[in-house]
Amino acid sequence: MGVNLKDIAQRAGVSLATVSNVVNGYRPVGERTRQRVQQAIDELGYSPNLGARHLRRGRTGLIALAVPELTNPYFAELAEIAISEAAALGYTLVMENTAAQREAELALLDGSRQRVIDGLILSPVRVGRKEVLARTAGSPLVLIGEGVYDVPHDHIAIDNVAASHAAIRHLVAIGRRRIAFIGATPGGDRQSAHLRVRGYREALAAAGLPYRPRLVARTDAFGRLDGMRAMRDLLALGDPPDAVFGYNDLIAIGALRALAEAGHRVPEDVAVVGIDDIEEGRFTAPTLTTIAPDKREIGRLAVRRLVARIEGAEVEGPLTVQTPFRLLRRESTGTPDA
Amino acid sequence: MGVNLKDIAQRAGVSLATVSNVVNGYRPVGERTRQRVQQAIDELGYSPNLGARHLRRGRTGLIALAVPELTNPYFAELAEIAISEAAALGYTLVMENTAAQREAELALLDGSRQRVIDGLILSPVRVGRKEVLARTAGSPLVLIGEGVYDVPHDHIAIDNVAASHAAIRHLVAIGRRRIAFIGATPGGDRQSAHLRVRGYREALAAAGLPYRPRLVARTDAFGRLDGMRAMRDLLALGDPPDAVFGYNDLIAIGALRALAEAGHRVPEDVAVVGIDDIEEGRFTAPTLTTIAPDKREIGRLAVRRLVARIEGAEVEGPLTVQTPFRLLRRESTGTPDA
DNA sequence: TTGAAAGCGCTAACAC
DNA sequence: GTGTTAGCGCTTTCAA
Repeated sequence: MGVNLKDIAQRAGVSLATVSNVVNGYRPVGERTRQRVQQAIDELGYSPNLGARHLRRGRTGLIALAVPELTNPYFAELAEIAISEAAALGYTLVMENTAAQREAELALLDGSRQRVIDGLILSPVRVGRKEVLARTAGSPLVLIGEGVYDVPHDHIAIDNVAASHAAIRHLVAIGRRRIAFIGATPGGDRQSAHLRVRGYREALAAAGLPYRPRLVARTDAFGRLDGMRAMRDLLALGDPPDAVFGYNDLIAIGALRALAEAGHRVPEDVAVVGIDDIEEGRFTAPTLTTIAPDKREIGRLAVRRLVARIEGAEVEGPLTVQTPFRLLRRESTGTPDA
Repeated sequence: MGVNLKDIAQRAGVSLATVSNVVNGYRPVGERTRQRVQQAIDELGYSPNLGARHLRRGRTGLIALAVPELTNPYFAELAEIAISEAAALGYTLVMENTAAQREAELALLDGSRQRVIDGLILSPVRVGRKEVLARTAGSPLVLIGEGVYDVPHDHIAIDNVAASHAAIRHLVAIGRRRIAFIGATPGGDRQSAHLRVRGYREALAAAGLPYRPRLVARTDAFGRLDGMRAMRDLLALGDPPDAVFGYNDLIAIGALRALAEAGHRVPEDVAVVGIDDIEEGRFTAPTLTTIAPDKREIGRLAVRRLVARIEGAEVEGPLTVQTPFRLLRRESTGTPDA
C-alpha cells in the first residue's frame, strides 16, 4: 500500500541503494542526486517501512517496560518518563503489565515475547535471583526497583534500607514511639518489602526503640485497599501505633482513609509516611509525607542503559545504580517543608 | 542469532512450508510429520520471528493507544484493560502519550508513526472533525472519549450530556441550588468539556435554576492542581457555590483539597461530584461521588473494533457507540449508596 | 559517487 | 500431504 524505496528510486532515476543512503546517511551522496531524491521523497510522501528495516538489521526498535501494576501511579509516572526517553532515542516503548504474576514475569524473562523486542526493563516482584539467572533470552535486561541482586544485568533502584531509615528517623524525630509498618509480604516475594522492613527494624534499633512484631502488618497486595484493611487491624490492637510507615504511598493513603473513618486525627494521633511521591499524596487530606525517589532519573537511566546495551555501546560504571531520594515532609507528619 | 524456520526444517528433514504449516495451521500436516517437526521445535527452542512474519503479511501486530495523559488514573485503568484485550487477540499494544499536544495528535493521525502500527486508538483533545477527516494514513482509527463526530471512524464514548444531567439532577435532588462547574475550556478544544457544560446548563434549566456564568470555572488543564485552583477562585466569590461538578474526578479531588484547606465541610457546605470513577475517589476524605463510565466496556470495545477493522471483518452496528454509565453516590454528596 | 544484487525470516501461491 | 519458490521492503557488500 505505502510508498516504498523502489518508488522513490524510479521517480528520482537512481538506484535503491542511493535512496537508502539519502535516508540513512550510511555513505555520502552527491548534492544534486540528494536533492532529486529528497524531492521525490517529499512528493510521494515516503516513510520507511520499519518492519523491513528491522528485519534486515535484526532489531525491531521496540523495547518493553514491564510493571506489576500500571494503575499504580508510581508506575504510570515512570512509564510516561520512559516513553518519552525511548522516543528520543528512536525506540518505541511497549507497556507490559505483569499484574504481579509470577508466570507473566517468567514469560517475559524467558522470551516467549522476546523475539519481538530488543530489550526489556522489568520491575520484578515474584521472581528472584535464580529465575533471572536462568533466563535464556539473549536480549538485554534492565531491572528496576525491586531487589534482585548479584545478577549480570543493569539494575536501577533506590537504597530501600536507607529510605526506610530516613522515614523512621523522621517519625522518631517528631516524637513517635510506637511506629507500625504496613506492607510486609507473606512469602519470599517482594524483595524490596523485606529491605524496607529491614531498614525499619534497623532504624528502630538505632533509636533505641523496641521492635514489636505485631506492629508489622502484612498485606497480600500493595494498593489502597490493602493499606486500609491493615490499618483497621492495627487500630484494633489493644495499644495502637502512633505512627505508620507504609510500603508505598498507596498503602499509606489507604491507611489515611482507615484513620479518618475511625475518627483518628492525622498527624496528632497517628503520623503517616509513604514512599513514591505520587501526585495524589499532595492532595490527600492531610497531605502525605513521603520518600521521593527520583523517578525521572530512574526512568531515563533505565532506558538509556538498555539502549546502550542493545546497541553494544560501552557502559561505564557499575551494574547497580542507586538513585537518590528525598524525604518530603507534609501534613501527615505535621511538619510540612517550606 | 535465534533459531529459524530453516533450522527446524533441516532438523526434521522436511521443507520450510511444512514447518510453517505446523506453526500456523494454514493447511493440514500429516500426524507423523507434525510430531517430528514439533520435536525439532521443542529441542531447538524455536519461536517465529515476528518481524519477518509481519513484513510478509503486511502487518506488524502492533496497535497504539494514544492518550492525553498516562498519569491520569482514568487512562491508566483504561490502558490496563486495553493491553490485556489486545494480548488476547494476538496484538501488542503500544502506549503513546500525546500530552494533550495538538502536534502529537496530528502526527499520530497523519501517520509519521503509522507505518509501524496496524491501527490506532486515539483519545483526541486538541484536534477536531476537520483534522480527523484530513487524515491521510490508511490504517484503521478508533476514537474514544472526546466528541469528534460525523467522521467515518468508530467512536466509543459515553453520552457526555446525559452524564452531566445525571450529576446535576443528583445535586438538585439533595437540595443544592448554586451549582458550579469546574473544567470548561478556554478555546475550542475538549469537545467533551463543551458537552459536559451543555448538559450542566440544560439540567439547571430543567430544574428551574438560573445559569450563572460566574459559577463556570475554566481551567487550562484537567488535573488535581487545576481543580484546586479553580475551587479557590470560586470560594473567593461573594456568594460561593453549595455544590461543584468537576469535569473529571481529578478536578473534583483538587476541589476537595481546596475546600478542606479553606475549612469548608463536604458535603454539608459544598457537595462535590466528578466523572470517571477512578479508584482514588473511593479513598478520599470524604469519598467522591462520581459518574462511572464502563471502562471495561470502552477498553474492550475499542480494541475489538480496531482489530476487526484491521482484519477486514464486517462490523455490525453504528460507528458511534455510547457506552453506559452509572452515578455512584458517595460521601461527597452525603448520600452513599448501600 | 553510484549501481547491482544478495539476502534478513517468513508466508502463500503453485506444483506435485 | 508435502515441496519449491517468489517475493514482502530494506540494508549493505561488492563492483564499477
